[in-house]
Amino acid sequence: MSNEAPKNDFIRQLIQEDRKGGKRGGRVQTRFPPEPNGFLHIGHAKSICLNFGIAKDFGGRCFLRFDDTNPATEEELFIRSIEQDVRWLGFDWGADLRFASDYFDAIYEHAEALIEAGKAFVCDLSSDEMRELRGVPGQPGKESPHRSRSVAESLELFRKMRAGEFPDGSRTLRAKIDMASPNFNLRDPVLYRIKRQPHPKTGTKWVIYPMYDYAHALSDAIEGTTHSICTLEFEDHRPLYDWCLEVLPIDKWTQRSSDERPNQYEFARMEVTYLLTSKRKLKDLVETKTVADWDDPRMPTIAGLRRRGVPAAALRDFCDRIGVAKAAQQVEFELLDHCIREELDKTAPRAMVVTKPLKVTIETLPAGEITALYAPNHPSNAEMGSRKVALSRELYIEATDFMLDPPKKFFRLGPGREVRLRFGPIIKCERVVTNAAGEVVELVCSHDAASMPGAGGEPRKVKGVIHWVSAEKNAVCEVRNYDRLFAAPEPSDVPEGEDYKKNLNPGSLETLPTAFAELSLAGSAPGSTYQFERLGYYVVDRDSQAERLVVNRTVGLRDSWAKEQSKE
RNA sequence: UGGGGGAUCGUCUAAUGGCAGGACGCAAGACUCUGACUCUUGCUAUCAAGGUUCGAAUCCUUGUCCCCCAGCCA
Repeated sequence: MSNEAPKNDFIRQLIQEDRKGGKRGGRVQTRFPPEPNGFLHIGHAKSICLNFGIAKDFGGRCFLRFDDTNPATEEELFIRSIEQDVRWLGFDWGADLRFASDYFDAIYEHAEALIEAGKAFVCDLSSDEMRELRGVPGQPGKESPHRSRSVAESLELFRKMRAGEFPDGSRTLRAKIDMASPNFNLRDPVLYRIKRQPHPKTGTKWVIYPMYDYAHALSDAIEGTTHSICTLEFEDHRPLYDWCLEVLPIDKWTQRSSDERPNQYEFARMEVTYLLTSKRKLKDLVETKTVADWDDPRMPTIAGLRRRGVPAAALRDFCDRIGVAKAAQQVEFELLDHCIREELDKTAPRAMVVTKPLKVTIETLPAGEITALYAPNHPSNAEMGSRKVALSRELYIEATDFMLDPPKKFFRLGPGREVRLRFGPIIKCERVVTNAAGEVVELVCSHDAASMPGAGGEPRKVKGVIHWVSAEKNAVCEVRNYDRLFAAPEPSDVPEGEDYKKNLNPGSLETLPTAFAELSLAGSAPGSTYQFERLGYYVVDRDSQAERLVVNRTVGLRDSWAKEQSKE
């Protein structure tokens, strides 16, 4: 991550060219402009890394600006979560936190100026009528009957709109551009609408709110944005963006020359297989209680990924690796998993946890005696230290590490078979105890004293090594094994008229309420990540109690045995 | 049948007229007190057809396919 070649995507190349040409004195300023109407998801992470990354690379600034122009869907809760998520991802906007609503006064004044310049008019058409006149592809639209209204009349009506004299939706302010344009965004687009809706920041001060295209171009210019980076679907909006900057007296307002105006650039949004990135559907999952909340570990939200234990560094690495281009991106989730494993392999201390316990009694070990075994916290990084794990006569192993009738390639325990206890001795399965139903409930084993670490015996190799936890010294633990929320690579892809929830993976959460963790894990702080040996990477959940650990599986270890089995 | 974009291994991405490279994935093997990690080897690509050129993924022409746009959402 740190020793990689410098990024050189097409946007950075364009910025380089700007700088080479001396444009804006080389100044680079970007912004990340979320609408606070939901939680940020993995797709936003790409945009955050791009915008903040560019500012960093070119010694510029990146603003966090909330695009809060539609109070009908926006909430304070989302503002707070977005700030938290951007910060957690590792980016700092310093003093450059803004809201489009900070500029509402300026935006309003510019609208009056636009009317006075004869470039905007108040329109009395309903949205249905407006749609009717807008026309269809290939056909020019028709001009609104109010388009020729006098400047004075439009100005008076606009002021009355602001004063709250008209009902919601009854009038709009529209730009006067070109109803015959093949680009629908230029067919006299709406600039302001009437909406009696308390706003999270401005309260009830306004009953009219500016539309995105108009407010966004103005906000960028006011802040001094140089490179306004957005996704591909706004490509068609660029002419309107440029029109606003050209026609509005914004250069005078900012006291900057026209060379300083921002330019918009578009890149392809990212999609990841098996993940959903539609805000509408994510909201639906939360509202229908399909998942616990926005930060459910199965959610592709940044909050969900965080709670699942995904390190911010892994997410940043992922965003770096997928690159930035204009062709549609459908990234395989395996790349995300790879980035997570790579980061966690380096940073997560190892521990032993038995998630599906099978009791083992080592009859050659005396009852009541505990042997402390040395266990390094990381197999290749001694700086991470070590801890002691308790070996006792009775212990638990993973039920899946025993088979009554194992195939040849099964390197684990079976009747009469030998296996090494990780960091401990080699044991041999002498007898199998079954219950009335014929189920295996306990194994009675012997141990090879010479194979005990430090015993100085002849080094002996066995093929299998399994993890285990003492039945006497352990911490009870609830394990939540999360899997992908959707079973289909494209969750939204359902036959016409069917619900995308048909693609839900019924096994996306497996809760194991009575797992046993080695005692060293007791009292681990929420957010701590571990590799549970031979199982996967886990994070301590905030639901953890002092006497009851709760852990979430971040991602499993690669499992070539499982792969081998699935071939048959 | 309007406008705006885009097509390079299965996926993502490099190349900026000069050896189509990397990553993920997959396969085989080595190593191993994690069937992990690591390592080795291998796999598969320039949308098509013409043209320009000593030389084309790159330039030109024609075509094909895919995505976005008709909110008082962003």
